Amino acid sequence: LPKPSPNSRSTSNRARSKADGVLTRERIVAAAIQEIDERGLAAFSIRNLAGRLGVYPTAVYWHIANRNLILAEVVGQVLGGASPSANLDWRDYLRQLLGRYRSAIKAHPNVAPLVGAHLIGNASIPFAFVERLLAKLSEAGFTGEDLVDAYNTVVAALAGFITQEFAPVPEEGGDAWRAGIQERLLSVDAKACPTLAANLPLLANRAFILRWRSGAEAPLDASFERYAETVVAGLERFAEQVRAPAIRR
Amino acid sequence: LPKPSPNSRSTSNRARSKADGVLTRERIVAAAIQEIDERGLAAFSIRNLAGRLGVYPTAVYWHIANRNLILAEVVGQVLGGASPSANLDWRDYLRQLLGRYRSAIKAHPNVAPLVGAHLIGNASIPFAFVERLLAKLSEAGFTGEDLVDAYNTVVAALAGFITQEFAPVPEEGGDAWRAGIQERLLSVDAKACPTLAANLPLLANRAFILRWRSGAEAPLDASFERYAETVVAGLERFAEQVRAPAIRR
DNA sequence: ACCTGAACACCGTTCAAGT
DNA sequence: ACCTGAACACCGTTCAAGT
Repeated sequence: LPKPSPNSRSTSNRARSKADGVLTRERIVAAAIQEIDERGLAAFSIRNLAGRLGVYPTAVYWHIANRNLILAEVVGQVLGGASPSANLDWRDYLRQLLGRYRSAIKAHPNVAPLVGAHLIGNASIPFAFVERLLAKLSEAGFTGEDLVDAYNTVVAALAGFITQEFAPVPEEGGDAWRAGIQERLLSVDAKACPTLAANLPLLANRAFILRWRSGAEAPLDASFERYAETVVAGLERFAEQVRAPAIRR
Repeated sequence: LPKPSPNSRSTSNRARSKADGVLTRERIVAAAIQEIDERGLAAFSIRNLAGRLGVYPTAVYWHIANRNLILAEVVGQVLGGASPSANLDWRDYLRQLLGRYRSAIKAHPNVAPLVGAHLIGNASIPFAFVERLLAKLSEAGFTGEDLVDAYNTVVAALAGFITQEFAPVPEEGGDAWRAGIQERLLSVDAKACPTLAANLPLLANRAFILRWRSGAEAPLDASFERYAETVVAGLERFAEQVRAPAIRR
């Protein structure tokens, strides 16, 4: 065997698995998830991926067309099993769906920026997921345009919290960087920002924009629960209006 | 004058503006917004940016530390004036805030992936924005932990819809790509996906996951309105609970 | 069919040098 | 103080060549 690849890390020269040493689309995606988990999305490259797989970078292109497609498969894989079972009240279904989406990303926080930020490329449409959500919203009473709006609201809500909660810290995010944010936060002008100043201990590192740790290190469990309940309650109100269309606010 | 830069586009050799030909942080950020508007986020590079400014790429680094900081300034600039005036009922304040955020991104849709996907780097904390939102939520009756949760819910909601609505189409997104999505969508199995099949004309290109155009081309105005009302209604419900803590669901 | 290997046209960033 | 210019260590992807 020649050297595995010019880009393979010299410290860990794992040979390509010999049992069935074939490169497949599945093995490529699995390795991509590992690579992103361990080294982050910013450092993910075809060349590093090939190094991990013990092949030349260009070998990957025989199995999958480009980098974006790999990332689309990665998010598909990570979120794959997140659709809850169908025999639930629609409210509980939404609660479970939101929670399971979050759990899936919590297990692979570095893929969070991929959720919702891009129209997934040529990856296949997740028909089962879409159908079940639509069916549940139909059970709630939504039809026609209302069904479209309710569906879009739920999908938007699925991404809203977790993409921010698990958003990666900037690469320069050392202790100095964290200390800088904390310092600026503590130096808030209590005259100009009385509400912020009064609640600073509660908000620091626990509120979006005002934190210096990602959800991977400091999860926002309580806020997420409230977020999910808010979405469900809002849709409940929407469903009531839909079912009693005579009463307009 | 020597040639402006090895990377300047030869077709449009705009000289560096001569009136006051100094390179400043502000001019760099402004040029970055133009560059992203015209060519997209994927094509944005320091080298192209320098070409537009008529300087060598490395000149940029004297004014701003790195690429991520430029992007942080870009999103700060784009969302800068989005905070509504303070003399509004908290519900109307939230409606306006959501709408103005969306309008800001609609004017610069290519920056959408930057909203929420990353913890903004060393860019300064938008104290005025945070304070006003917190003050409005205090008016609604939220205090302590509830205030934190309500705040996080609103900030999550701010990003949820628009990052998806304006998510960029994949780079390979030619007519063939669009036709492929439509074909797969139309070939849906009506047995396995009855709800989807029954509502296909309503959902096609108007529902997340099931569309082939970004919100920049095909905005989802009606769904966004419903989304905003859902968030406000959910928070109203939350506020009622907070004000009458004896009554638990 | 599947992978190697060279090559192309790019990147962000550092650092010494100019003025 | 502010910019040039060379250089370093990377990228994704194409394409011919091997087996």
